[in-house]
Amino acid sequence: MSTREQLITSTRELLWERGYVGTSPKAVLQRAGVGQGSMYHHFSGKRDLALAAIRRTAEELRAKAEEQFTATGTALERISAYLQRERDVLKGCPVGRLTQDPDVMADPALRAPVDETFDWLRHRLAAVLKEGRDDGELNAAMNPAETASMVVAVLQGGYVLARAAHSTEPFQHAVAGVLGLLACQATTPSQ
Amino acid sequence: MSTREQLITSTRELLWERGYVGTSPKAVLQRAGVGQGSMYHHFSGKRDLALAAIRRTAEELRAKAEEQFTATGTALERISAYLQRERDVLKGCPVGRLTQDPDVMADPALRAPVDETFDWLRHRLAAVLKEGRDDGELNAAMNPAETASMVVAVLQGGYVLARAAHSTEPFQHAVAGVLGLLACQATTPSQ
DNA sequence: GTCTATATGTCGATAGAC
DNA sequence: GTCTATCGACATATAGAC
Repeated sequence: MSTREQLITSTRELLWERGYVGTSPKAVLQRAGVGQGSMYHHFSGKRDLALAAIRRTAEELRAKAEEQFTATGTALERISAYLQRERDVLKGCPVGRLTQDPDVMADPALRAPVDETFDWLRHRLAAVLKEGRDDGELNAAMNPAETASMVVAVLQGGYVLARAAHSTEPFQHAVAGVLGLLACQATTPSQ
Repeated sequence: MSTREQLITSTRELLWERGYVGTSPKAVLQRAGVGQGSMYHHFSGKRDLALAAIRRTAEELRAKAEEQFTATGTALERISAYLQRERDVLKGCPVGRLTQDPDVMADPALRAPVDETFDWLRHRLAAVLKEGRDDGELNAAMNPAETASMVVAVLQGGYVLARAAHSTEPFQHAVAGVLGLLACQATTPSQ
């Protein structure tokens, strides 16, 4: 991996673990195993490096989610697969985490990838839900946009509860809870 | 307000806005309008002051939630009132926010009030849901513990989405979405 | 391109005057 | 109790050698 890529990788890890405010250039350099000069050669500074890291993380998250959404199966099956896919629950969401960083939220360029990721996620999930509704799989009264926002919120909130408890249980419960309610929206029994 | 109380108040505000890592003693003192000596007289340091602030914030959150849970009305009405009560959505949850702070999560004493708050919230909501189920108001198949975790997760995740979008809309959608699904659990039509 | 040396400010805490 | 002075360490960036 090139020095530039190594710097981006280390920054992504540290942003996930400690956030923007809690991540120093020094810590990035130590983890990447390069000197200070390399960083200021490839990037103009901490902000510029974080921008590259955040964009990369957002791209990857979207690509991974799209895999679940375009898989085979009913709308409910795909959403269930998305919610239940393997996740590092106690580490939380590398994108959602950034919303708690005041310096990231205050900077339009740093916030943009975060905003776009959740906007995309909500619309993508709403499309899957609408598909299910139009196919007669889901209750006609179900509101796709609202339900999609709720599904994304359950994931993000599930991470919060899991971290607070130092346990994945609340996350699993929240996911099971939403899947239970969604199953009631199925016009044909899911079993 | 006493100097000690003023310090706790300023710390609570800054922890909410900037988190533990992003809050310096200097910033607390400036906001409180006191000198450095006052802080180290009343508290042993940043951690000790944060501990007092976090405990106070957790207490207040529980007291405010309990108001909604013990109000009059059906289980669904009380949960709906809790979800739709006035909130500073874009500021997020002052307790949930702390779960993204690595130094808070790594310190058992600082994490305890956060853990206890969400644990209490989930159990308290589960009790209200169970009550509604046992009274025949809600579907007998509804799992109170899972549904309670889901409701808390929707709130916490709603904050994340709202902050990412710089708009309360995703939060409102998520709440509307969960209320829509919960209404389907009512054994008698809610209208 | 990558390194080390250096600069300037802030962090978190201590010392001691009043 | 509250203040200012001071401390060693670290944050972020620049300079300049190789």
